[in-house]
Amino acid sequence: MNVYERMKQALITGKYKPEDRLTEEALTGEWKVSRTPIRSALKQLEFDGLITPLKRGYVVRSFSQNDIRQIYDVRSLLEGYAASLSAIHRTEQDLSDMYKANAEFQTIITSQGTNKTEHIQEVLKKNHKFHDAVMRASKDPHTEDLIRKVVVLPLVFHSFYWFQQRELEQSFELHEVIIRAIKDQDSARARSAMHEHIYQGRDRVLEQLKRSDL
Amino acid sequence: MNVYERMKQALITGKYKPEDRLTEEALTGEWKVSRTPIRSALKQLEFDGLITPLKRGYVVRSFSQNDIRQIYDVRSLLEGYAASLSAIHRTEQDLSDMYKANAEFQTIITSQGTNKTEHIQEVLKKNHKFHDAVMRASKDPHTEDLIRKVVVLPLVFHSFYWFQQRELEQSFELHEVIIRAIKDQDSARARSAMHEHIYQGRDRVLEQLKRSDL
DNA sequence: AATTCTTCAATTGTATACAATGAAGCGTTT
DNA sequence: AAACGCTTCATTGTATACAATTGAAGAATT
Repeated sequence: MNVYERMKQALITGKYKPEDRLTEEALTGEWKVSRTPIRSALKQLEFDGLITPLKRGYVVRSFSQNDIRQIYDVRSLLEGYAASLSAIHRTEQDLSDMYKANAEFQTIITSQGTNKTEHIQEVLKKNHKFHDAVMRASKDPHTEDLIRKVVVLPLVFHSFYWFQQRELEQSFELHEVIIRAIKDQDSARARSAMHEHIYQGRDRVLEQLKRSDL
Repeated sequence: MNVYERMKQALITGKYKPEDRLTEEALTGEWKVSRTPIRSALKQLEFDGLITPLKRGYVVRSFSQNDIRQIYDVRSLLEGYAASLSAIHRTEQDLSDMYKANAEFQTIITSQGTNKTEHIQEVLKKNHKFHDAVMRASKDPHTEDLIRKVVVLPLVFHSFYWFQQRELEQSFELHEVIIRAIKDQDSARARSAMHEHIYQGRDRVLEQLKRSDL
């Protein structure tokens, strides 16, 4: 893993917390590389929207409840759109990719891992794999690009960490609905199911946040 | 203007053409700065989607007809969405900003400038100002961000260069419809008018492209 | 003749020194 | 005591040298 990826992990796992200041100098010491790769990583993280530039250095970005709402809302719009395109353009290969990804998702959520954090990492990975397969079936790289940008941010909230078993199963079931609609080339249904799926995720995060803010 | 902005101009105006190779070394000579700022600029341009990275250096990105279609389509989705949000959240200040921007747009398109290229630059700027005002009224910085990304690319096609007077007037009129809908807090109408407006732009570019490809 | 290996040149990745910039603290003036 | 300007220090911007990597050309082997 290069510096960018490691710093991204640090941001996602919460090693760097909102409002923490990041200066090039300090980071060279921490990661044992020179300022050049640090600068490069910081710039990329800025693109990702994970850090905000100041006149001097950066801060780890903090997200309000409103931010989260808005991020999930556009994400729903975009992924719903992608799903509707996928219903039109999907190939047999795409379909089998989706099936496979969701089968793996099911395997993971039904197996209780030893370590919770590791288990969640796996769930996350398989979930991502499914969404990726849907996106790719759309054959629209530009939309994919935009979605990719909006998908990174929610990782910061560790949404899956708070999912109950029941909710993971709901996700699995909605994935199935989405696949079926795409298979049937039912654009409108694919879109709507995807919207629903993402809004469920949103509400879970929002709820959790409200609870921890009290 | 810094190196990034100047290089972006070079890409938009067509000084660098699709498939041209860009290497750091060569660019240092051209822009009379060291590799460090060049690298920074290239990275940013990559993010903008104006250039594509190779294993060695970059190429100026080329867009197929399909690309253009897809880019305008998501843009329509996103700007339509932003317009619908603006209809909900707009303040008096937002409205007067839109009015002002569109008044300026009208002034420009009715005045025949001396130099065509300069005139078009002005039209572009005022048009952009209007779209910006609409976006800002949405109060959704994340959507703004995504739109900004998708708005840069069409500049490469010099769409406005091909606009007839009649078509500029149509744009002005649709701007008015959009403003009115936002003023009336008619979300659905604002969204639909924005969709229509952007699709008109798309079709103009597509038509022009078809013509020049023959 | 085709294929693999070797070498070399071109290009990017990294480290680091120096320049420019901006922010904070200090002292002077009113 | 407040406001202004000056100095200093921390931090980023830029240039450049050196290391690592890749691609291409040519040589050697089958």
